[in-house]
Amino acid sequence: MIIINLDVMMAKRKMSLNQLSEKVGITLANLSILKNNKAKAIRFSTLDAICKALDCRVEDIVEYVPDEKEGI
Amino acid sequence: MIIINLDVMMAKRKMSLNQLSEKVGITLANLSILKNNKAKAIRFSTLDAICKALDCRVEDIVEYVPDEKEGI
DNA sequence: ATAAATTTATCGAAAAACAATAAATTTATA
DNA sequence: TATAAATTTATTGTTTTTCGATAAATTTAT
Repeated sequence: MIIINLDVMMAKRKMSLNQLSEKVGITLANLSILKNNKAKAIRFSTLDAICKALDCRVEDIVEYVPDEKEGI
Repeated sequence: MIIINLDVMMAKRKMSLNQLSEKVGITLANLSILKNNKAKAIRFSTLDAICKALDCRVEDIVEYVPDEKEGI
């Protein structure tokens, strides 16, 4: 499972969703969807813009969480 | 700029593109496009499958490279 | 040279981003 | 607690892009 977590970096940068959406260049509504893990894909241009806006690495905001099961 | 790099992990797992495409469940052609940074977006389901197939983290295969310029 | 692996190219279909907008909900604050 | 601000959710339409299927071209290995 892929998890998006913008909260930590947003807090660190003291940035609101509104501010972030402006910096990133996508609408508040769509950024909210992304933030709440309702999106099913992402354009690299968007991911790039987010990393840039939050001045962070990819791993600061997107994580792969293996589903527990076989081979723990 | 967002960079996809599958080579390192593929080497580590001694896995060919062909094998990976089968494990991931997308065609060889499309995986090649992704591997060579020709894709403009990615579905989380695909990213998830790749991390699973290569047993690695997101940051092992996708990286944000800030463009040098202002504020170095 | 031959085979295997990978890349590139088409085409079409399905999926999904994203904009624009508005309403609902949650959270903060005076 | 009333009000405002921030965030989430919903809807509709457009556009973009994935991805499958397939084949050809190219590169790499044997």
